[in-house]
Amino acid sequence: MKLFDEKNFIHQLSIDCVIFGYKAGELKVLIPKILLKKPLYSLPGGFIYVDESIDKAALRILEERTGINDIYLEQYYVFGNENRINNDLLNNLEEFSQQMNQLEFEENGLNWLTNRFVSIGYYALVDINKVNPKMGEMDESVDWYNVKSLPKLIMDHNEMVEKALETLRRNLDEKLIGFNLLPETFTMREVQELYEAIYDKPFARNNFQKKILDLDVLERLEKKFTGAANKAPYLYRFRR
Amino acid sequence: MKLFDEKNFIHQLSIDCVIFGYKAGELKVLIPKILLKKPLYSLPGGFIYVDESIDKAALRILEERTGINDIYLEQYYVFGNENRINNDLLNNLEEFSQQMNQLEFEENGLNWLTNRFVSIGYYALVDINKVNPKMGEMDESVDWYNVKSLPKLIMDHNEMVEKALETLRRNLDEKLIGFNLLPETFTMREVQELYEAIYDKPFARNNFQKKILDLDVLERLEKKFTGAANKAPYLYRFRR
DNA sequence: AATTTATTGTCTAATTATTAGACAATAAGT
DNA sequence: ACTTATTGTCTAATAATTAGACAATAAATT
Repeated sequence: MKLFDEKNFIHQLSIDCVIFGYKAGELKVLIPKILLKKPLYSLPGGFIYVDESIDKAALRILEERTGINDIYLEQYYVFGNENRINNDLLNNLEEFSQQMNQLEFEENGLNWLTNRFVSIGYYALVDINKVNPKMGEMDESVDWYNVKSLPKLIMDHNEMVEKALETLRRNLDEKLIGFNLLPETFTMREVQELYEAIYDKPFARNNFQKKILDLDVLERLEKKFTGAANKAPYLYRFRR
Repeated sequence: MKLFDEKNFIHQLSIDCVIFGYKAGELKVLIPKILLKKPLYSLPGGFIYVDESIDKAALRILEERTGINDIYLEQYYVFGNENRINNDLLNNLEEFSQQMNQLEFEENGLNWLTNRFVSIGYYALVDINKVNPKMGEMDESVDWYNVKSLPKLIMDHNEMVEKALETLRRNLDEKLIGFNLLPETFTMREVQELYEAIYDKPFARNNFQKKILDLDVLERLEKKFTGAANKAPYLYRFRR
C-alpha cells in the first residue's frame, strides 16, 4: 500500500481548494467527508509534485474531485500559522487509511504528513451541473453545502472559506468571473440571484440589469418560455 | 561553517520581500547585490523555520534587512512555477559563500538549496528615513532603486516586483496604506506626489486634496514655513 | 376573446459623485 | 507696496448612480 509517496511531493506544503458552485439561489461549497469513526469535514486538498507548478497541482486536485479540467481557479491566500498541524489525523492514526497504526505509518514513510503544513488556498468557480463530485481515497461522501451553513471543518478550513468568499466578492465585478458559476445560458434574473447569493444582499432589478448589460459582455439569445403567466425573459450567454 | 541549517527550515519554500520606500517623488525598492564575480541582484528573502508562522518569518527577514520591526507588510502572491530554480546559485557554487565547491556544499548539507523552490511574495511599506539597510551574509551592497528602473534581478524577481506594485495600487485607496511610506508629518503636496509616483500618473491638485481630506484620517497640524515665497502649507499626520 | 396576473425590459427624473475652472489667501522676494 | 509661486477652498459642469414609473407580454382566468 502506498497512499502518498513522500519522495515525489514537496514536504510541509499543501494546496486546499474552496470549490464554489451555485444552485437555486444558494452559493455552495464542495465538502468531502472523511472516512473515520468521528466524521470529519475538510476542504479538498492535496500536495505538489517536486516538478509540478502550483497552478497545475491545483488543477490536478480539482480535476480529481470534479472531473472538470477547464475550471476557473485562482490562488488567493497562503495559510501559514505555526500551529497548522493536522491534529485530527494524529488523533486518528489507527483509523486513518484502513486501520494503519503509528508504526506502520512510519514504516510506510508517511510521517511527514504529521508535520506542520503551509497551505496555499485556491478558490474555484464551477457550473454545478457539470460537476460529478468524486470521492477521495479516504472519503465517505462529498456534498455541496450552502456557504452560509457549513459544517465545522478541520483546522482553519472554515476561515479559509471565509477568506475565499471575501476574495470572490472583491473580484466579482472587476474580473467578471461570476458567469463561471452559471450554465452556458441564463436569464438576467438568474444573474441577479447569483449576485445576491454571493453578496448576501438584494439589488434593485432595473439598475442591476442596466449595470450588467453595460458591461457589454453578454450576448442576447432567444426568449425562454417557462410556461409562467408573464412576459418571457431573454436568455443570455457570456462571451469572450 | 553553517550558513543555513536545513534541519530547521521548511524545505523548498521561501519568502521574498519587495520593500517599498519613497523619496523625492520616486517609489523605490530595496535591492541587495550578491557577492559574486558576476554581480547578481536579488530580492531580500529567506526561509521559514518549522515552528514559525510565515508572517513572523517575513517580519524577521525584514527586520534583518531594515532594522525595523513594526513594519507594514502584506502577503500578496505565491510564485510556484516548476522551473523556479536558482540557476545563478548553481552556476556559481564555487564562489558562493567563500569559495565553497560542490563537494563541500553537499557535505555541509546545503544541497537542498539547489532544489526547486516555491516562494511566498510579501511586500512591505517603510518610511525610507527610518531604514538602515543591512547587508545579508552574502551581499556586497544594498541600495534603493527606482521601481521604474530596476536592474535585472535573478529568477522571476522582476516579475515579483511588478505584481507587488499592481497589488499596492489595488490596495492603496481601499486600505489607506500609503502613509506608511511617508514620515510622521507631511504636506498635502507630498501625499499627492507619493500617489503620483505609485500610480505613475498626475492628479488634479484641488480634487486630490478634497478626496484625501474627505477620507477623514488626517490630522491637521501647524503650518510648515519652508522659506519659499508663497503660502506655507499645513503639515498633516495620519491618525488611527 | 377580453381580462387578469406576474414579471420583464426600459425610460426618465432625482440624487449623488466626480471633474474642471476659478479665485482669494499668503510667505517671502523685489 | 508690489510681485511671485503656491496653497486652500469654493462653485459650476459633467458623469454616475439610484429610485420611480410604465408599457410589453406569456399564460391563466373569465
